[in-house]
Amino acid sequence: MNSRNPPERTPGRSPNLRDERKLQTRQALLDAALVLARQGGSLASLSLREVAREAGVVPTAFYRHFRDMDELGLALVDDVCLRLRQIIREARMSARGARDIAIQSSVRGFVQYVLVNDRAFEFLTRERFGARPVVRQAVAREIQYFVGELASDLRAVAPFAAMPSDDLEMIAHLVVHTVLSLSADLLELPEGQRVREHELTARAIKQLRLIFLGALQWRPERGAVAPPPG
Amino acid sequence: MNSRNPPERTPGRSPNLRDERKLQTRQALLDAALVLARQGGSLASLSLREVAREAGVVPTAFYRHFRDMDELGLALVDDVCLRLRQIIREARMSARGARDIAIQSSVRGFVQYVLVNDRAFEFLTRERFGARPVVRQAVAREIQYFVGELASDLRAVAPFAAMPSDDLEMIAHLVVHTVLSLSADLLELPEGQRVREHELTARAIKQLRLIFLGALQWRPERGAVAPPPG
DNA sequence: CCTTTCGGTGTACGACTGTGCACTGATATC
DNA sequence: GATATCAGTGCACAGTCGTACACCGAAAGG
Repeated sequence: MNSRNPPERTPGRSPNLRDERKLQTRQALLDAALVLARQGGSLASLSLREVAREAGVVPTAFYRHFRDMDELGLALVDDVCLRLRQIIREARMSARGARDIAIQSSVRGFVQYVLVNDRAFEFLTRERFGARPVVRQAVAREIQYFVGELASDLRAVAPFAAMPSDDLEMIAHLVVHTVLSLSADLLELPEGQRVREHELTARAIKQLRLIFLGALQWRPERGAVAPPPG
Repeated sequence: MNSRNPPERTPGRSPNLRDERKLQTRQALLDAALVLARQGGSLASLSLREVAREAGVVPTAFYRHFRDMDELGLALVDDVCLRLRQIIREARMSARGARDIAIQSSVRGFVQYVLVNDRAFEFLTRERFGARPVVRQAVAREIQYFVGELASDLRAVAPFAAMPSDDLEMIAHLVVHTVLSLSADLLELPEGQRVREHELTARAIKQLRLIFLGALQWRPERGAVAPPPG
């Protein structure tokens, strides 16, 4: 049985001891790839054998879990984003009902989260423009998902209640990408550069304030973009 | 026997025929790397031998020009950004004296430029977060250079004349990264997706309008960001 | 002219790669 | 308890890799 997906939860029976072990080495492979991708630079410059070695497993055992490195890459994106989504969900819950957007504290929270989960974020920002198209698309899908969620959250805030979905998505897209840019800059920082970290954070806070300043002025009916000439 | 060559810019000595040939194969190596990096995904997944092969040269000849792939990567960034800078400089010249910022036509021009020079832009967006730190830093330097230029251009526009440099850079940074995000999205498009291309362009135009809307409202003295708690 | 320079060639090596195949032995199933 | 399953092993193979080395021949320079 070649498992494109993680060992099914209850394939019909109780949690097998064997399945549990299999899940363990599968996770070991994923972790190994994440660690190596960090120090090596990206998935693309990683060999199957390296990953297997780091995971403490013989190369051919790799195939019991993934067809190739592409499939592992996809699984890694899923794995990383699953945890990420849970955190975001909690943040959304706790922010629900707030009558305005607390930019400063949100950004600070985000920065802390990025720094704590730096391995995951480094992986995502790397592979977002990485060498493997399927992985790239998977990351793009996840980002689009976050954009959608943010847009629907914004809808709950007074000034955006009546805004057309297109424009709301446009704004959410701008916000998400500004934040991703911050994350990428943070991760490029050498270890323990708190000063520079504060500078970057402060700049992003200003940028988001400016964006929301613009968003409050935004008049959808005047925002139409003419079709291109020709 | 072409002894009456057009006068080269004679960097140190006379325009050697041998030096000229050397420059040719050097360029062939750079071009080969650019082409392969496009289809292969990134520099990191490229081998020295592949590049030499594509350039029509024996592997060991590579060392006559670059110490390793890292050095070639740096040269490629320089090469690509040199051309890019020239174009940008022309655009700045022709825009000088304009009393306002023509967002729509600027973005349209940029989009055309990206699509024409897709190989170069794909390379830059890929390596910006790529596996090789030195290359990444080189790209970051170039982007920072563009941010600086834009900031100094903005200073010439009335509403920004008196703005603190920090805030002006913050805005320029936001603009540049929004435009880079557009470029990355464009390049991800499958061949000849004009409709989607127009959508992406329209969204970016809106985003820039919104940014400038916010920028006009920006009050530097109220934008101070409190130091982080703790 | 003869000598030097040097970009490019050809061969060779050891290290590492992905993957096929036969296997082992603990675990699950009957 | 006998049997079947299958995650993980060990070995083998053909390819590719980076790079060291000796070499060639055209251009440069006296």
